[in-house]
Amino acid sequence: MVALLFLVYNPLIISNFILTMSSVQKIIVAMSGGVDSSVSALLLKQQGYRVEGMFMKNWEEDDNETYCAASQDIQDAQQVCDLLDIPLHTVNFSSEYWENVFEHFLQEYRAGRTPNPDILCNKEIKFKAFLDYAYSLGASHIATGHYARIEHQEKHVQLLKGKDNNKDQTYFLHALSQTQLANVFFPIGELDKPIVRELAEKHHLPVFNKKDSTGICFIGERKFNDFLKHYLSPQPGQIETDTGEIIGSHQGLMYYTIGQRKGIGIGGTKNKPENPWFVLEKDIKRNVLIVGQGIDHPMLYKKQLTAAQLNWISGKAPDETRGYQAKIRYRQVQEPCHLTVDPSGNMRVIFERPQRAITTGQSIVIYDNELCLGGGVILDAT
RNA sequence: UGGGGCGUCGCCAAGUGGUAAGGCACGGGGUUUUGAUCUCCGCAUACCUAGGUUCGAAUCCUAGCACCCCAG
Repeated sequence: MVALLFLVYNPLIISNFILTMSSVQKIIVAMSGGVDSSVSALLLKQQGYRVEGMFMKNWEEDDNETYCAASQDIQDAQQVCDLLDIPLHTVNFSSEYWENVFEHFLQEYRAGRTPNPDILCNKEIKFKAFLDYAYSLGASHIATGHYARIEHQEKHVQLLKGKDNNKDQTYFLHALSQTQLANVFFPIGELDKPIVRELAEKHHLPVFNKKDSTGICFIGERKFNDFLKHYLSPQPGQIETDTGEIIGSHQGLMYYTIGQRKGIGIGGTKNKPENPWFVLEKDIKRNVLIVGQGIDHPMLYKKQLTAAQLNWISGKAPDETRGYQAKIRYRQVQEPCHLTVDPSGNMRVIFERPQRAITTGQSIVIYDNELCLGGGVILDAT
């Protein structure tokens, strides 16, 4: 009773209360149950926003108890939200994920390419289905635990690498548009991962020490070959060396990607060096896997590539007269390159140095130092 | 059938009397919001089989079995 009176007669609290209920922006944080999104929610909360959490379940478990990590994750997210005193919503975008991400993923594997589903997932789910849903719940912004930064210019936004260069995730975000990024917060983009963990620990978030999640987003770690086999039927064929010798057989080209070592199964061979074998090419027409010895096999190195399905975050292609840097896979250092966009809408990228294992279906992402400009899907390399 | 050779981990392969290198493959861990790459750890009480010589044999001897080559 006393407390109530105090509340009623304290003008400061009343004004805060009114502010909270009306003018303060509502932000919905995509919460996975991991440290990064948890700390993102924490930081926004500390900054005084109205924060709500959203746990997405976008994959219906296909296996019994083996991969029931999702239930642990939602428990973790709930605990964090309770601690932060924010509501946690859940939503299921499984059908959207299946139609807009997973079917494409399978189609790419059928075509003998190596897709990157998480890039599509960001484009179609996190920054589309989820974004729209958040708007419909009255949010002005969404936030995620990505290591990336957004810089607002007069009329548009720029995507910058996360300050922690080791964790930068702009590679996965390069396919987003201006409208998708306009109302997004990346609260931990200015932080190094160790700091994020420290913050989590300091604020007693139970997930402070939780292992970083890996594997396909929303699906998680799998024995990849077994996973693929659930959806695609493998076509066994022969393995040939770079000189055309038949040296073994494979269970299906979809199990291999350029530059891969594991799973070829070729042991010591008479009159050959002791080097391990790597996938050099996939001959889709003949269903033949081409392999060669040595991690630095010359056939593995290509200096240029073409890419399609381009996206430029700014909305227009970069100035071709100058140099940039590019990554052809996540966790690679940026490599100096030049690019041209031809009339058909494809991009040709020429690297200063030959790149190892340029892989069709993977994405090339173009950077101007800290700035992520966009990119496309690799069609071929020469 | 004569003559010669060879038989060591799934594969390649060191070791020629002193108590089983290494590589590849494979398995597991680490790194990692794709797939890969990378990295670390594990991986023959046992050397075709059976006898024998010796303090001691994968290494020498004998017999057998298997495979390879040259003759025919």
